[in-house]
Parts: sequence; C-alpha cells; structure tokens
Amino acid sequence: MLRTHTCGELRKSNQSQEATLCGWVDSYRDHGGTIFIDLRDRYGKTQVVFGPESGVELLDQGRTLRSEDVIRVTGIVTDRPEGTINPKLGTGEIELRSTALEILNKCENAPFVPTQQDLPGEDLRLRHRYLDLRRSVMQDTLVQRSRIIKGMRDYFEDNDFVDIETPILGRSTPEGARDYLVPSRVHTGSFFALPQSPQLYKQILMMSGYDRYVQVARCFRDEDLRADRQPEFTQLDMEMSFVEMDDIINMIDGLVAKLAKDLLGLDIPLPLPRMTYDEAMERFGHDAPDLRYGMELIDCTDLAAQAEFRVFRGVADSGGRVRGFNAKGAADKYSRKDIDQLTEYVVQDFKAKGLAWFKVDADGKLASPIAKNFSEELLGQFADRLDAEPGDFLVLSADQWDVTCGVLNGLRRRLAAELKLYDPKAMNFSWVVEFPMFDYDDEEKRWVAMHHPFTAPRPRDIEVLESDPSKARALAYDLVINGSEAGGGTIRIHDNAIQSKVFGLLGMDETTAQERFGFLLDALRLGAPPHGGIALGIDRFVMLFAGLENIRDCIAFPKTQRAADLMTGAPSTVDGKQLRELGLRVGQAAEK
RNA sequence: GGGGCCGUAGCUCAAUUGGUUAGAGUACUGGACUGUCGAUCCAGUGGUUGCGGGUUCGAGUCCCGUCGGCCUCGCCA
Repeated sequence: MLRTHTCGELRKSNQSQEATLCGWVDSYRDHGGTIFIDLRDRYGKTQVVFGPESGVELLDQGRTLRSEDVIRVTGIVTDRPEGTINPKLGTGEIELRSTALEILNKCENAPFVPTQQDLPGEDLRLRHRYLDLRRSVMQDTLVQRSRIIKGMRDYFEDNDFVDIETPILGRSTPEGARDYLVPSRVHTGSFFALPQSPQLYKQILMMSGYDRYVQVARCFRDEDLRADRQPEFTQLDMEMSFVEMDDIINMIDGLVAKLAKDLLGLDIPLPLPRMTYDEAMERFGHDAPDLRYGMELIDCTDLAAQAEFRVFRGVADSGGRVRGFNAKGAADKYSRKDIDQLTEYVVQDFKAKGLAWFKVDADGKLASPIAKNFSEELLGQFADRLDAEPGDFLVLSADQWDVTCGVLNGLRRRLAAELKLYDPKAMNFSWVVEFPMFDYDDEEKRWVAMHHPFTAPRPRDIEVLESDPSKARALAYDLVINGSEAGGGTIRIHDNAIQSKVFGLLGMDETTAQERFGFLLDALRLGAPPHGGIALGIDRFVMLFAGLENIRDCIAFPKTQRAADLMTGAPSTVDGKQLRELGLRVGQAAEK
C-alpha cells in the first residue's frame, strides 16, 4: 500500500508516529509561512501542515496544491496546539506535520468540485460522475446500499436459500414491458431480450428442486423513466417451494425488520399490517397507499345523488362516484388561486373535469362557489359525512371510479407534502394483497394480466375466472414503503390446466402459448411443486431507507430521463461493419 | 406521444414594463500573511445569455422551432 493509514484513522494515540496518507486535497489554507491542507478519502479528513520546519522546498511544493489534487504525504502525527482542535473532524485532535510530499495527480480546471456548497446541475454531475461520486453524501449512500444488499444476502443465506444466477440473454416475450433487444450474430435476424426479471427461470428452478432460490438480479425495461424508475435496475429476487402467501410475506417481514433494525435502529412490530387491494383503492385511491398520514377517502355518492347540482347527480346517476377527503384545518392554507392550481393539476394529470371543494366556516357551514346548488340540509349531511369542523378544507371528486382514484390519490399526496403532515424520517411498511388477476385493455379489447400471466388466482376464484374475469383476485402481494411500491410477488400457478386456461383468457391461442412458454407448460406436467416468491426493488429500498427523493442518487451510474448515460455517451451509433455482421440496417426514422 | 419548469462567467445565481458598457458570490491567476479549518486582505482574468429563426428603433427578457436537464400523465406483466 502507498499509505500507512486512511484519512479518517489517526488519533491522539498515534502521537509522534510517522504516517503516510493518500487522498484528495479537500481544501487548502495558505498563510504564507504555514499552509494547511485537509486531505480527504472516503474514511474522513486529516489536516496536513506544511510549516517553516518543513523547509522552503517542501513549503513551495505544498503551495502549488489545489482542490482535488491527489497526493501522497508523509509526516509526523502531532497533537494540535491549544485552541486549534477541530471538533467537526474525527481526526480533529491531531494533524500530520509533513516531511515529504508526492503529487500523484494534479486536478486541472475541474468543471466543479465535490466540496462546493451549491450542487451543480444534474447534467454536469452525471457527465462528470467521478467528481460527483466523491461527494460524501454519495459515498455514504453507496455504502448504505452495499450494507443493505449484504443484509439481504446474509438473511437469505441464514434461511437456507441458494444464490443462483440466471441468464441475461433470454427470450423476448411481448407480454409486459418493452424489451431491450440484443441482436444475435450467429442467428442472423434473431434477437435475445434482456430480462425484465428472472421470473420464468426462477419458477423453473423450483421445478428443479432448489426449493429456496435468491438472486441479486439486474433487470431491464425499455419504458419511460420517472424519479423512482430507471430502465436498468436491481431486484432482490427470491422464490420458495411448498409455500403459501403467508410464508412469503412472513419471510419478507423478517427481512424488513432486520434491515430496519440494523440500518436505521428502528424496531418494527411484526407482522406488518396488510390490507386488500380493494380496500386500498377504496380508502386511498391507490394500490400503494402512503399510510404516514390520514385524509382517508370518504364516499358521498349517495348524498350526491340527492343534490340539485347537476355535476354530482349526473355522475351518481351514470354509475360514477363522488368521493373526497377532509384536509383538517387547511382552509386558510389554500387561497382561491391555490385551489385553481390544484384544479389545473387534477384536470391536466388525471383527466378530471373539475374539482369540487368546500371550506368550513366558523359556524361549521360549508362555503364554496358551488354551495348554492345544494340545500342547507344536504350540505349538513356532507359536513357530517366528512367530519367537517370549522377551518377544514374538503375536496371532492365526481367522476368515474378510476378517475376519482387518480384525482384523490394525487391530491392526498400533494396536500400531505404541502401541509407537512408527516415526518420525512418516518418509515411505514405495509402489505397490499389480493390484487385483481386481470385488467381490461380498452385499446386491445382484451384482458391483460395485472401482475404477470403465471400468477395463481385465489382457489375460490378459479370458477369465476372465465365467467367474470374482473372479479377474480390473485394470490399477489406488494410491499409498500411510504406510499411507494418497494416489491411485489405472487403465488404461481403450478398446474398445467390452470396455466393454459389463463393463457387462453389473455387471448393467447394454444399454438402461441406452446411456442412462447412451451417449456414452462411441459415442466408443469413433469413434477412442479407449488411455489411462489417476490422481488424487491433494491434501488427503491436504498432510496427510501436513505430518505432520497430520486433513484439516480442511489445508483452509481444512472441514466437520464431520456435513458442515456451522459458520461460515456451511451447509447451510441455503431460502425457499419458491426451492423453488417449482425445483418442489420438502420431505418430512416433512426437515421434522422 | 401529451402537460409543466429550467438553460446567463468554470460553478451557483441576479439583471425593473423590452432600454446605457449583462452584475454578485465562489473558483481561477498574481500579491500579502506562522495556527487556519467556508481562513483573511489587495488586485486581476473570465460572457456566442444552449442553438437557429422571427417581432421590434432596440431582445438575456416577447414569439416560433430545436437541443439538453428535471417533474409529471400515458407507459412500466
């Protein structure tokens, strides 16, 4: 090693020892006859001193040092003089009196320095990621990430899971997300797909007798990005045989409790609370409700049906819903202009036609531009239903059920953030279970799997599978942390007949099913144990555990919203030769 | 594919209703200084206001297009 100690290591007990440190120049303070350098590595900072006793030559050399130079410095560990101890540094009681300096690499004209107080724009940070990753916050996050993954691996190892790798080059399936494709040179005109998840492989592993499988798996989905979504992400993927839903959930409960204890020092009572999908949508309008605050949704459709107000009655009469919630004491926090903005938000983002609202005045009466359309008695009933007290702010959405879900979930999250209704450090874990098996796709005019086509229905729903697919509920479960989906899994179908039936419901004829999933259908007739599993989004776990607001900050080399790597310039065009070898020609749209 | 915000010195930002020579902090360069730790003090360098077009006597500012970053709806089994 070029160093004897790290920059976070030296203490008073090292007094008078000779030590050699390597690191980056964090800052320098030149007083003429004395120069101070804070030398930094990922372990900490140590003050290095070049003084008169260092000699003219060394002092002049020290004077050339600038931020982010990489140096190797040897000196004597010395107690700091009275009154110059720096309590902010772990090494603040000592300093290194330099005797030799080697500049390993100068840093010239850095576009930004990791120590500057105002963070540069994110494009610059991504373009020069090596500078950004030197920031202590980024280093702490990546260390936290490493610990989370180790915690997960230890936990599953302790529970007799086997870590098995599955292929990155696999078969494309049109179901689900868009695939990233890799052309095959050997099979000209054919393509591999990068895995959206190791789903089928892990099921096959269950049929192969590895009854507890785990993998830290990289997954790829070619869909548009979000603050919490990257095209390339990492899952903690696991699968178990001879289990029921409770077994998987209990296993993950134990993991969550362990991670919360080890990393955050939190004691999480188990079992984690559960609610069904139907309950979540009814109470919160979303399948990953944020339970850190209240403002639960309340149905008022029956009251709306009695109103003269056409918007309400029309919606009630046509099978829609009128629902809302009460933002306690928020009436004076929202001006007419603010409410106009809320209205614009729900109209633009959730296809609402408008937003109904009331402020509760000092007498407990509901005040609003639309109040004149209601009898006083009916207003009183709305007030009772919504538990209205003076100063409350009530919002209501009148529309088709799915629109009211979107609108009210959006408003609930927005108001909770604006009104600071929760402690940003609070952690809330819960399960949402029994998702619908299917969603109806209006464009394709067919049923599509809500989770994936291998999901088992609740046993009692097998008979309604064909008669009324919308009623069938799945043995599916999502882990929700602070209103964010942190993982999801299902019990799988382990019966060939049911699997074929589900493929059929999804509009897949037998030939297609055989072609795409023949190997699975075969395996389901050759000794398939009941099995199920789950995948946890590791990036989101880290993000939520670290209290970060976007997923890029917990990934070393993330993509931008347009799915590009600004540092390397990926994706890029390739040589004509490479294309010819693959038998590919780029079309006009791509050339433009 | 739709909606929104942003782009001014290396970096972070300012610039009145469209009006004189586009400013500040920081970084950088030179100088002073033996105890600082956001060192301090003095002086200086630094600009195609992302790019292209338009409106105007006059555009950083208004309009259109385009590139890039972010947020979001759709999308994400």
